[in-house]
Amino acid sequence: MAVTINDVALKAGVSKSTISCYLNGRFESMSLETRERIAAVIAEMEFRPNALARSLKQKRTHTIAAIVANILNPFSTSVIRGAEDCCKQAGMNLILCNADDDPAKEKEYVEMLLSKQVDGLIINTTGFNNHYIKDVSIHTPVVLIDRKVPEIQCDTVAVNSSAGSHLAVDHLRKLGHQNITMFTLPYKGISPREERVEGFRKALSLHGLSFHLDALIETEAAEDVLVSHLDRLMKQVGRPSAIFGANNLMTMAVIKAAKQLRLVIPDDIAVIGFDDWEWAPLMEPPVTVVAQPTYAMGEKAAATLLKRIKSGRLNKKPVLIVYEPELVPRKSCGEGGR
Amino acid sequence: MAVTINDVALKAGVSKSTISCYLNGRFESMSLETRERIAAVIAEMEFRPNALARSLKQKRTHTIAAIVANILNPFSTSVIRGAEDCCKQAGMNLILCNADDDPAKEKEYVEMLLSKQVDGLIINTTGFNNHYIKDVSIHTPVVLIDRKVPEIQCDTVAVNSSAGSHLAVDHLRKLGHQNITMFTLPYKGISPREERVEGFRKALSLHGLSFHLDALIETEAAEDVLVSHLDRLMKQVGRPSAIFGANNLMTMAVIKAAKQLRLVIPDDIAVIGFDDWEWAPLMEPPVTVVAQPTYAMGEKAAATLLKRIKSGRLNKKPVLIVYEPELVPRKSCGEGGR
DNA sequence: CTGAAAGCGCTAACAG
DNA sequence: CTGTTAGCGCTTTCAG
Repeated sequence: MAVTINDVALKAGVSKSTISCYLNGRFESMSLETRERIAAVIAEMEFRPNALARSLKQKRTHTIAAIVANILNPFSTSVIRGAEDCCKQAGMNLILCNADDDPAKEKEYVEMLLSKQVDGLIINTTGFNNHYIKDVSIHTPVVLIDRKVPEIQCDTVAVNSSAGSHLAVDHLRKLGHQNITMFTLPYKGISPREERVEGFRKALSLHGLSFHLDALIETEAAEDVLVSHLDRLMKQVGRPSAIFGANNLMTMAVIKAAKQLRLVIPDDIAVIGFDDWEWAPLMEPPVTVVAQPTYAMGEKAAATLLKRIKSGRLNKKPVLIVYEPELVPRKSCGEGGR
Repeated sequence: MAVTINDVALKAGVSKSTISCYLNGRFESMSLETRERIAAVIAEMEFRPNALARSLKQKRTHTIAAIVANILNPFSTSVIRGAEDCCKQAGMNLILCNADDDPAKEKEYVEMLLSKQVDGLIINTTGFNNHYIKDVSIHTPVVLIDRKVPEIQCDTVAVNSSAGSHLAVDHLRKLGHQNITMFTLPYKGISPREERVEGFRKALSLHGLSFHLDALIETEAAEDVLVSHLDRLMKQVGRPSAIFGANNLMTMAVIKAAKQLRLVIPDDIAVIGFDDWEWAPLMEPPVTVVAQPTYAMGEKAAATLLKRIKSGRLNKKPVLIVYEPELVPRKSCGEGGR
């Protein structure tokens, strides 16, 4: 049996409440002698207060949770690092869960975390629990990150995805590319993907380029599937000279497929990606990308959530924080000249 | 105020205990009619049982936690995926924490998780809380992953690191490399690193190669530091023809440094790494590595922990599970011929 | 400055 | 088949 506040009180020769005061830093009404004795007993008995009991009574857990859509995505881990640093600084605990791109898992995790009474939730949603999360956000502080869901009235941290697509297309055009194909994961209902696609369409049009049938390929990011798409594309007469990967997983998969087809980047085909990641500069050629400030976004999401929790004003109008993406030119679009 | 079991009981016209039975699946002693009525009321009121109260009483949380040393390391995320799948299948919850390579953070997280009464812990330890974790493991099921700590008597899932080093050296020798330098992070007190270094030393000796002063560089994995190390090494008369990176972070950093110095891999210098990662094949040249079965290790760690929890036999002799690493030859050691 | 008592939401005997 | 009761370990008035 674990040692409880009772055991400590007994051994220290005081009452439970005195121990409780001690635990909660209310030393004013306590002799220094008592205080020191309690400290000694706690250390000696290795007493660790039961957070379940404490939280049950206090109705706060001092814990927030972040649910990421896919922990294998470097985007997620970087966001997490930012959120973590913010929580630590604020004396809050952060626990992490991975939805693994599975809406059912996402929902289960939200359920579990709520039943554990977390004080708030940062969700990088899969995008398929909107109605449910909307319900949740009415009673519990929620901050959405990366993916906006208009029907959910809650604080959101996102990136200007449309601007990112413009950045990519502008860059490609500057380097002389006329025929650009964008590869995206299924984008319906997932705001950043939709905005990236829409931004791409608009950017093409601004540059007088047509958004023809093969300008957008919606596909899973599996290597074999991409190989066949790319192969087909490259055999056409009006074949693309550049590929735009809508996120880092897709970009990596495109590069894998290109290698498999023995296409040389950027000579045979240029590649630009949305999302930066640590080893993008290590690839050969280093991959040109449109980067998002992931760490800052994570930090901001946590800060926003903590503020919301502290204020207790769940019904106050939600804020939308939008970060601007940035072009990171490297070598994969033929930047050095051909 | 959240809805409680009392509210549900009242509305359903039964007692708390009946609701409790319902929640815990004890339907035997309950009319079908009652059962359905309760279900309806719960759905209607959106009742979500308070896990704090439940766990406080039951003394089990049905939750285990995994603390990884560094979530930015692909090794960690892959291990997590394995652990997750295992937990899900067993109906247990998994929560994640990131020690961020900081022993103080690691300790804080363990403290927090214990106070939250998690049923068990998977720890990829930073290696600097041994005494503390040993204490913890006496009362709480703990499984160590990746890093063994002999003084802690608990289940451990690791890889045969020494064999991995042999694999690397053998491969390099087969390709004609005579002068190999290993780059490692500070390895004292971190078992896999120590074993990799020791295995490397032994392998060199087996091949009649000397373990001279510059055969092992112990350093942080920061690009600028590596640049200066590598630069110095390459200017020597007996300069290395191959570099062995002791983990993936180090290998990536070595490659970064090599690029910066405009060294061509493998012509100027071959590179082999310990740890595989998803985009290793995407680099140019694709990086040859010694891979560990990370997903399987995560799965095994979780399974072992759950078994230990179920058995309740904390004092039963700990098991040590060792996986064998595997050589994944690609192109960074001059595999195709020079 | 310290202690007694009530109760957070739930479970688990045990009666009925 | 259902209800009563006594806690789980802690916090929090409110007396003394």
